[in-house]
Amino acid sequence: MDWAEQAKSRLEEAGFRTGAARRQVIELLGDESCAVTALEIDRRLPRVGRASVYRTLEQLEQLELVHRVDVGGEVVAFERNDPGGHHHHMVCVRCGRLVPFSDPGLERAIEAIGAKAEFEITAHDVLLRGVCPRCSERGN
Amino acid sequence: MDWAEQAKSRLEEAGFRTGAARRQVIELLGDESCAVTALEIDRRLPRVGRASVYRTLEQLEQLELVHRVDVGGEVVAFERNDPGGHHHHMVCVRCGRLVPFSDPGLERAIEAIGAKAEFEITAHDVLLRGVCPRCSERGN
DNA sequence: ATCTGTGCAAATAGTTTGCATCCTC
DNA sequence: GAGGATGCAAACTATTTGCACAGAT
Repeated sequence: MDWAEQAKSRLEEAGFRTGAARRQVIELLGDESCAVTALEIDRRLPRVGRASVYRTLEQLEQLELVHRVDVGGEVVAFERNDPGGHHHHMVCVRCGRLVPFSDPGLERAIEAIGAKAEFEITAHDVLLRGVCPRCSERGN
Repeated sequence: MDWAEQAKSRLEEAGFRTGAARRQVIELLGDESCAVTALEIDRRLPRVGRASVYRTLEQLEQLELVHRVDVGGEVVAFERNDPGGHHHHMVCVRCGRLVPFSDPGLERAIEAIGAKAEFEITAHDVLLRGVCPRCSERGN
């Protein structure tokens, strides 16, 4: 069962009805393996009201089916929670390109911090900023 | 020489004049060891226009005297760049409290990623989310 | 005296809310 | 048929921009 199907089931279980807007947002997110902004979703789904996009994202977030990705402060992006597909991002400071990566050493280091911290850590984000190979080549 | 003095010198070197707004914003940031939002700065400096706060922060960021801290997506905070004072943050998902921490193991893991990545990594952010001891005590 | 820096107010951008209507159950 | 879901438009919040004037050099 792919992510979109699973998301629909979970929403149904949670007592939500299935309308057109929600279905389309979920399907779009399911097709996208990396982060998408709310406005991009809105742009790509002209028949869906902007408010519905935000409402759906909020519900999905609460059900832990998607999570927020902060990639610069201006805009917030969302991406689906793939079980076992935990990853972080590198963002190109020139062109804004977002590239996912994952690294066991990094996860271990973060776990170690969580173990000795006073906070009860439940989630973490890592964002590496730099210049992507493409932008690096073409000058500068 | 403290951070505020240094910041003023660097601005002067860069050809900026020293007006009242910039001075006050810089002094406030110098007194604050952790992140402050633009709006908080504006609130705490009633005689300074909001626009000047944002303009100053932008200039300071370009001169690498402050850097952005994304702590949840809604608001962006800024904090001074202390040479050698590199750190990250834990944010409490209940009360929003922001606590700085630093960890050599984490830094090492990130350096290792940078060494083998295709991106030329120039900066990184880590944000740990969880529940702070205070909120954890007073019942869930 | 010149030209940058500043404050104010208006403009923008992203997100949220109110509400009448549509559609699922 | 009832109540949640949706789209539209208006409200809000954070940030940016335009502009006349004050102030630094």
